[in-house]
Amino acid sequence: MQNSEALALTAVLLAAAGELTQRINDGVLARGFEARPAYGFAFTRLAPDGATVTELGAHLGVTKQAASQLVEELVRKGYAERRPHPEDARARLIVLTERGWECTRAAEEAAAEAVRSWVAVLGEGQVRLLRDQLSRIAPHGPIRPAW
Amino acid sequence: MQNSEALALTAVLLAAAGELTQRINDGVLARGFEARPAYGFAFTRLAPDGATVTELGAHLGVTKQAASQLVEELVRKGYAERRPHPEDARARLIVLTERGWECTRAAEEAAAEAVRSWVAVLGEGQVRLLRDQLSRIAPHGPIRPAW
DNA sequence: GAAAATGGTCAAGCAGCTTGACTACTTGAC
DNA sequence: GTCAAGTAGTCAAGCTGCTTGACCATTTTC
Repeated sequence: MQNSEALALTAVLLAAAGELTQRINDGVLARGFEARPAYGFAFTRLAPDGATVTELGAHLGVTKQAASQLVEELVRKGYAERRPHPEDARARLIVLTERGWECTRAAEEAAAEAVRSWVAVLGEGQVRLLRDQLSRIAPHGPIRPAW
Repeated sequence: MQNSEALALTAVLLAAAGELTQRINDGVLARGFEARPAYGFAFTRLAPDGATVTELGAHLGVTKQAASQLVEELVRKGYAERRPHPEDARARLIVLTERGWECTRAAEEAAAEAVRSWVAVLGEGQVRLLRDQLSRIAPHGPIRPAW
């Protein structure tokens, strides 16, 4: 594979990721939630059993201070709440509120809607293959903005 | 495809795009260029015959003011230069300098290097397929940060 | 128990974008 | 030709989301 092709791959990858992200965010906004893309990735970490601020920061690849600011924002908008941590009095467990869960479901719906247009072009099997291939090469590190 | 799978696709897509972008940037830095990811996407627009500030802004999906600041940065670092536009005295044609071309080639090499690790996992054919599939669904609009 | 490490927050600073205002030039109507 | 409207580019100020640095409360380590 030529060098220029590798750069082209990067470009389409970024373009696809960027478009998908934006369409999901638009869909979430259209469903009446005040959100930005980072929320979604925070939600996926908070969803199962909650997380501490530091854990959230690690998941998003930002400092704990930045994560703390994000949490403050989520709390202010009613998507999450701080609870005392059951095992560590220094820490707080950040969990989703009911509205936070609603917003998460809205994001999933919006994502499904956006992906549907890809299915229309490539077919379901190819999209599934795409996801499987990407999951094999995607890093397991933090989710970060692409630049 | 379930809603949650669609969100998972978005996550791996972003993770892959983000990692690739960062590895390319690291590779470019390692080759002795002072750069950030946005440069690469600016270069691809400037490369063939140059472009105006406004055109560059449209390509990157930012305002012409932001594009103007980026150009100022590229000029200051020696990657590009402003020339009078041959057909419009209001405009300036921004073209790459020799060092700008070198940086572009460095980015291509770094990209090829990063993609090579994917080829090692998926095989060349699958990576090529990946690129082809993505290019069919990637928007033809501006290249923007994923969030 | 004391020292070091860790979780969280406050505060200040910074990078990269935005909007608004302006000048220089071009385009189009008459 | 002339003049109004539109466009290219820049300057300036402001905003957002991150960073680094400092600090307190609590936990861990020895």
